[in-house]
Amino acid sequence: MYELFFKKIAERITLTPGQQDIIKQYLIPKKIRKNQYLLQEGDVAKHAAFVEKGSLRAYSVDDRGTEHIIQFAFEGWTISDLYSFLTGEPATYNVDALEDSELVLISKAAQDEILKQVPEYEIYTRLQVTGAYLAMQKRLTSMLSLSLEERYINLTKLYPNLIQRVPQRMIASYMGLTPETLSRVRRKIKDK
Amino acid sequence: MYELFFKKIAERITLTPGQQDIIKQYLIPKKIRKNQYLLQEGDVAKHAAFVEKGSLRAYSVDDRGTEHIIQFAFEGWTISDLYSFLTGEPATYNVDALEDSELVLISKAAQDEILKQVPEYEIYTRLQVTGAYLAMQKRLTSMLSLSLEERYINLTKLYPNLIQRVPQRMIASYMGLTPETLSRVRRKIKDK
DNA sequence: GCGCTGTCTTGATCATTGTCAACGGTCTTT
DNA sequence: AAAGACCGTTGACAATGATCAAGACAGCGC
Repeated sequence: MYELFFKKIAERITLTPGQQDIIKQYLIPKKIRKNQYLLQEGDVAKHAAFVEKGSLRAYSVDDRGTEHIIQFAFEGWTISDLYSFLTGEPATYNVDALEDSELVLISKAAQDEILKQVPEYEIYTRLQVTGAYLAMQKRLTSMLSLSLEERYINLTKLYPNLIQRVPQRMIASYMGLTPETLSRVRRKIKDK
Repeated sequence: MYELFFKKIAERITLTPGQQDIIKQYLIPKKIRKNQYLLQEGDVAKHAAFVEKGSLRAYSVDDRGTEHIIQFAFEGWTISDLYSFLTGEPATYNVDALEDSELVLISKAAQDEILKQVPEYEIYTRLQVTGAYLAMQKRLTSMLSLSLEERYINLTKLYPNLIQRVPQRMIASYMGLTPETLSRVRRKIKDK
C-alpha cells in the first residue's frame, strides 16, 4: 500500500522508517470508479489526492456549459482544487476519474500535521509545488508562442501515452480548442 | 535596506533578528535602469530577483521575433528564469526592467544556504511558490474559459495600476494578443 | 445480435483575430 | 522649436478557429 506515494517522495528526499510510519497514519486509501466525482464545484476540497493508479482530471465549466480541463493527473501526480484545499473556500473546479483509479487522500489537517512533524516533508512539498509551477509555466508559454500543430506535437512528446488514455475531445479541452479543430490539426500533421 | 523583502516574509512567517541577519549576509542589492536586461536568453540565471521598487518582465521571443510576456513583477514580487536558476541550464526567458528598479538578488548557493540554516525560510518559500502557482493557474483558467473582454476586465481589476505602469502593447503580449486586437477590445468595452 | 450512445471526422459557413498600412499624438533628442 | 521614434488607434482584408450539421464507426447494454 502507498508504494508509489513513498517512491515519489524518495525521489526527492530521504525519510526514516519512523517518519514514513508517521505519515502513513494520516493517509486514506480510496478507490474511485471511472466517471465518478472526487470533487464538485461549490463543495470544499477536503482532500488532496495522490494517484497510485488510474487517472483523473480537474476542470471548470463556463457559462455556456463548456468544460475546460485545467489539469490531468496520472500515476504519481497529485490533484485537487488546491485553492479550495488550502483556504476552505468552495471549489471552482470539478475533479473526476477518467479511469478506475486508486488514490491516496490527505486532508488539510493531516497535511499540516505531517508538515509539522516531518521537516523533510516540507522540502518535498516545496519541490513538488515548484515542479508543478514550472510545468504549468511551460504550458502557458507554449500557448502564447506556438502554433496549434507545434503545441499538439509537443504535448504528445511530453506525455506519450496521454493519447492512448484520454479521449481526444478532452485533449482539445485541455488545449483550449474545440474537438473539431483538434481533429483538423491532427489531420494536418498526418498529411505531412 | 531590504525593508519590503523582510516585510513580505513577515506576512507569512516569523523570523528572529538573528535569522534575519543570517539571511542579510547572502543578499545582494542592485539597481537597474529602465530597459536594462537582468537576464538574457541563453545565459544562466545566476540570481532570483526580489523587486523592492520598480517593475520588470520575463518574456520569450518566438521564431518570428514576437515577444511573449510570461510574467510581470512589481514591488514585492520575485522574478527570474526559475528553471534556469534551479538547474543551471541556459535560460529560455529574457528579463528586463520596465522602470528604474531596485532589486534584491539571491544566488542559488545563497538560497540553498538560507534554506539550510533557516527552517522557516523553507516554509516561506513553499508558500510563495504555492501562491505563484495558484496565480498562474487562475491566469490559465481565464485564458481557457473567458472572452477577451472578460479577461481584460479581470486583469485590470486584479492589478489596478498595471495599466498605468505598463505599455498597452505589453499587456497585449501578456494576454497573447496583438496590440491591435487589445485596442479593439478596449474600444468595445468603452462603447458599452 | 441489435440498437443506442458517444466519439471522431469532414464539410460548409460564420465569427473572431491577425496582418498590413496609414495617421495622429506624445515624448525625446538635438 | 524641429525631427524622429514610438505608441495607440483605425480601416481593409486575410487567415484562423468556432459553429452547425451530418455521417462512419466502435463499444455497450439489453
